[in-house]
Amino acid sequence: MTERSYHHGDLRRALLTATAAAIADKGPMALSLRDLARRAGVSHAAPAHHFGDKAGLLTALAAEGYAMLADALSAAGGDLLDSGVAYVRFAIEHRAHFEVMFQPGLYHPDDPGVAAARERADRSLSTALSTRPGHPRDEDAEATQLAAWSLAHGFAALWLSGALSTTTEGDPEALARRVLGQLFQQP
Amino acid sequence: MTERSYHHGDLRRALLTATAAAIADKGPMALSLRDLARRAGVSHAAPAHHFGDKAGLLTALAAEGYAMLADALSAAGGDLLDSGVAYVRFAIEHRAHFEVMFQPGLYHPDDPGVAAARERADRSLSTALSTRPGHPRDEDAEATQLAAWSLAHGFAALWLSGALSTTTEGDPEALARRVLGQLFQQP
DNA sequence: ACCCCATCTTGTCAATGGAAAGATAGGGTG
DNA sequence: CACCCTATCTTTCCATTGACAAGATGGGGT
Repeated sequence: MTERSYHHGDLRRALLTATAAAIADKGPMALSLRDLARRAGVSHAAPAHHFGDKAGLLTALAAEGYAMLADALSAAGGDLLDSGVAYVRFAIEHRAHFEVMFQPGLYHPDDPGVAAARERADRSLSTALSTRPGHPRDEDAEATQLAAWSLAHGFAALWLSGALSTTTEGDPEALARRVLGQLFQQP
Repeated sequence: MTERSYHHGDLRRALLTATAAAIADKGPMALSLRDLARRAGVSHAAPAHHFGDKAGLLTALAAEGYAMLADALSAAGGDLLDSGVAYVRFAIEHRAHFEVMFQPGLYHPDDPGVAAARERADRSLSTALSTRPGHPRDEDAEATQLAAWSLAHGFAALWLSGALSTTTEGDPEALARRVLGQLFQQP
């Protein structure tokens, strides 16, 4: 499929994949549409047709990310701790998607596509968070759920930022399970 | 001091302040050195003298951020919950600093200045986290401290990303205290 | 009075994002 | 089977940007 024809075949998908790789490598700041086009073997204006502009490309990436996160949370089953670990695993495995998703300034957050995907992910997340935690003071269910989300999100963000790499060394997923267990499983 | 002399007087500070404002407004992506220079009333090459390049400017901003965070944590006193709230307050009040600090890809993380400032902030943070929490299963002190940090960091990140704005409305600090209390104060 | 050096300016270049207008081809319709 | 139609991609062009080089300015110390 590395044909040199006029039509690429699946430029949209190729660009999304290349974008994720580039962002995971150099960060969103160094992203260059022209460089993506070069690597895909198309002209520098080809991406514009599929995504409009740079923000449009990142919008599509964010939408894809929300869809994948929704799937990952659904697949995690009903256990809250497993869902939290799945959240962290998603952030690490799909670092570029995760980082873009939570920087709405990078894309068009009101785009219908990304909004729909986000709502689906929110529902999956809400379902996971609704599973009764051990037995904390759940007189404040909203705060409990926000805390669980914040804990998983914060661990993922700190890990991705490299802030934890000084002390920790091993498997992030095992560490995540230990850390999330501090809140998710009360004795 | 709005003199029109050859020398600005305090270009470095003016640029840092303008940078923080610009990032808080439009995000790091839309940051333009030439625009900053225009607003400061200097030539487009003036910033280069003080910061080298764009990454250098953000390095200085990150260093300033770490210094301010260290001060904020120190000023919070010995209470863990208060420290957590101070962490969140810092993130919200100095959004641009916070966002840059935890995106090492934006600056020169190995710069001596920022490294020193980060170490000082790490010490302040470590001190705050060392205060015994209520009475959780602290057989795993490392996990407990990481959980506390992750919780505060995650709440701040989610708030800044706008992910919480759909459900919540009121004062972020009060909400933060409620959420952080889920882990920090065990009954 | 003089020089030194931090600070700032002017001029230049390659790269980028984006817009406009045209080329190409593959598929459906008559 | 010829034709058109539309999605896809290219070419051309422009303003903006980051970075660099070389020069101008002037304050402070000797």
